[in-house]
Amino acid sequence: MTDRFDPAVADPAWQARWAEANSFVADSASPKPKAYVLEMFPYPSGRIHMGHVRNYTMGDVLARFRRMQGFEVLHPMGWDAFGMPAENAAIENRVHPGAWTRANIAAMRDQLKRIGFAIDWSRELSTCEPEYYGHEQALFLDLMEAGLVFRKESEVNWDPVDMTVLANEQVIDGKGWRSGAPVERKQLSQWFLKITDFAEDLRSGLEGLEQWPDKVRLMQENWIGRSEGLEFGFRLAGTVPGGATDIAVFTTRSDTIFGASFVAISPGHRLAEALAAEQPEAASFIATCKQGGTTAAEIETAEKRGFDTGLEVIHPLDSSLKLPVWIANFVLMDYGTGALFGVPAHDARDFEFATKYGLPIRRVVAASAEDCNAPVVEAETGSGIAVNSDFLDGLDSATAAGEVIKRAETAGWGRGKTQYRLRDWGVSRQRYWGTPIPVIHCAQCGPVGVPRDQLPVVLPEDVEFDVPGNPLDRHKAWGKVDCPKCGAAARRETDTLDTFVNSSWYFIRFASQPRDQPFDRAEAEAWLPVAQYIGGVEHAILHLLYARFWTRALERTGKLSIAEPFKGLFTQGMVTHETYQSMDGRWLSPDEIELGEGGAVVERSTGGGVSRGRIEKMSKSKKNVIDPEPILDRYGADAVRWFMLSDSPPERDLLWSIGGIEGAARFVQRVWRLAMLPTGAVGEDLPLQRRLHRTIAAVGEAIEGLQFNKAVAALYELTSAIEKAAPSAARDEAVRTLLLLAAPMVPHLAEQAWSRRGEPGMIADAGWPVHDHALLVDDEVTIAVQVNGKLRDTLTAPRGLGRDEAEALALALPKVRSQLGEQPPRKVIVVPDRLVNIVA
RNA sequence: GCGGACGUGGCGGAAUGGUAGACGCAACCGACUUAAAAUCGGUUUCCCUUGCUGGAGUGCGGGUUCAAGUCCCGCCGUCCGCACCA
Repeated sequence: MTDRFDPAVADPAWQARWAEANSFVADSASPKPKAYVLEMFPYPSGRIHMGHVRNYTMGDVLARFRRMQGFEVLHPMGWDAFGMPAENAAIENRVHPGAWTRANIAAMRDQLKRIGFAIDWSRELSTCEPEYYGHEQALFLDLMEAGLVFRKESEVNWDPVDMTVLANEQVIDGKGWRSGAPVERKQLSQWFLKITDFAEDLRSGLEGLEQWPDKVRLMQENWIGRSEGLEFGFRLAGTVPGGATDIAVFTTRSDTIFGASFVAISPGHRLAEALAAEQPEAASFIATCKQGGTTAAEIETAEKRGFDTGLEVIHPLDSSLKLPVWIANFVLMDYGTGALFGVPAHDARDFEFATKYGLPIRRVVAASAEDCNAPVVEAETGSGIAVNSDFLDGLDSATAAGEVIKRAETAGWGRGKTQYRLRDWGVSRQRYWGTPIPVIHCAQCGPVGVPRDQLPVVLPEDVEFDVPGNPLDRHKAWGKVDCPKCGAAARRETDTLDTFVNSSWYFIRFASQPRDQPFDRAEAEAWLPVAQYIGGVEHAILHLLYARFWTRALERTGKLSIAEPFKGLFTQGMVTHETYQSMDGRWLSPDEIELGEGGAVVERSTGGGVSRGRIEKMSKSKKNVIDPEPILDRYGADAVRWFMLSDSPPERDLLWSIGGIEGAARFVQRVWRLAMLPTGAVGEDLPLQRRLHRTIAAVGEAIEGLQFNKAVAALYELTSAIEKAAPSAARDEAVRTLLLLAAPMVPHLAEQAWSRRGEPGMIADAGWPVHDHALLVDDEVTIAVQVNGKLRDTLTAPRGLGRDEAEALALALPKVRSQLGEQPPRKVIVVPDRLVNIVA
């Protein structure tokens, strides 16, 4: 019987050995250079999926590689354990969210352990435990004291049946995703974090993040959305309701100021509200504006509508010019000043609006001065030459814009301003399963922070989910407290924090977890920033921006001083699978289909025809999910890990296939057979040694660049070369080194083989092999010979052959001679050791 | 609408401007075997009946260069992000 590697035995055995030896426990006091490798921690949904496996395998390879290179590695794991699914489960299954979450964590921890990740489990944390969120409450109070927390009325999507706030993604066709009830807009007083204080710093800091994907940096830059322009007030003609004297506007196109033909204010603007109080028509117009949905599709198709207030403003550069003031549904309240001046000729929205309501359309930008009277048939939004614009005429758009700002500042009616698209971060959630906001509301003193010696504010366990809404609101005892300031009867804040707050600092808590404070500054700074962070691109904006903000906020509070939390970022692709649908349109899982006669796919139970759909991300709705657990049972951890790293570049999607996993399992056995070859032969094998050292260099470089698919290919090549080699001392050495190179990817196999070969210690503790430069190159090279750039032949020559010799050898080749005929070559290009190109 | 990425065999994908298709999957042929599994060897970009003095070939059309998958210009297609941001 042939000796085979048996993962069912080896995997648990080595996992136990690593745990006993505390192999992956990170020592903060170690004198070794430190490397913090982190993957985005999972939400404990109940089961590990292939996306997790791929994500954590990549991080694990890097962590093990760094360890072998001599780094002290921090590679932790935890649970992003607050969130709505737990509450939904509570509602549906009558289980407590905590019980549900903790059971899920236990199951998923076991699953992760089966894959053999080199994780420091001693630092495991779960955001739903008071030991974590209590410290988060302390940090929240720090931010409050630093002036980074404020309370504001804001409009939310309100589900009147479930009595809860919905995120935009939970509003489908204007209805609550769960209740199906039409969503209302409601004003709620909510807690906000002042992320806009850091808008410029968050933007300019992106430039230093050289180890981040350009795509993510760009996405964040666009999200922050910096624009330069002019802010000024239009003076109102006459008296107006509310007593306002002017309307502030912001524009990035101050060069078009002479093209203004109306001023539009948002339905939420103070002046609009003041008007509504006096004019029923204005009030009803504003009410209809608020009805529409907030989804992207609805906004795009929404018709521009306006209401003429009858008010007028005076143009700042021409007092004889009066512009009508409209309330318009397309003006956003929370960008700029909530008001704008409309230039129909040079803005698509203003054009649509002006066309509809018969407002003047005046050209003030043209391709040249002669085109000043060309008709405007559609909005011309590009830049050009200012026309019909008094003192601006003839200037290019950029110069004209600057000139207007200069005059405004000199005359004192406006100023240059930098505007950001970024909004402050609303962190209030009307949910139970989250971090309680540590605030007490007192009728006398207003909102007061919970005294620190009363932290953590622990979530009450005795809550009911049988009625919609936030159970904290209904919990009588929990909400009743005395005001810490004046002692009067007061009530607790019942909103909880957005779960993105939990994930904004967990990487700091991993680095340092004292009992009495969120983290120890010196210890945290010893590990941070995270050297390599790995996760899905879906977090490119929110999570990564919030964490960058939180780091800066901590610096503001004096608790921590690091510039950026994540030095290197890598966004990995998804795991995909083919989809299948029966003829009547039911999605079928891969288990429900089989290959019928003639290679057609049929449904196993009925024999009915099946259409193969697109390759898509694994999802329950499409039923194209492959559960990792049975795959692990069948093939073992190493085959799964190897397949996750093979084939596709890690930033791209990986197509799951049964052939792929079988190929990976085959490779594991191939390496095992090599490792079991008899050793002790003598003799050199220079070509194999060269191959070996080239592979050492290639694999190291590939892992360093997170190009795992290339590392895999290089190891395949080395494996084939060793299989073909005759016994020799060099072959023994090559096998030994192969195990070291493969160890980060297939650690159980590597340990088992290492031990069977009588090597001392564990391979997890071995050093990474070093390549010998002298062995990276061959003595002989193959030189390509081209005629007119087309390959005609090759020649083998000693390395370092001179240009003249190479040219002579190439010209002597029969194929070259026949190509050239009698003509002498016009020119010969020689690239030493690579190529000769003869130009005829 | 704005911004970005990508397009190479049957499939996933390799290729510092210098021999396109490494490596894997799949398929086919063969060896071993009573047989199967496992394993090993070989073939596989396309076209011409065949080719180690055949031709074409990296989405399409141009260009730069001795030389282009790679650089530049213009199209086409696919995917992703943002989206009434003044």
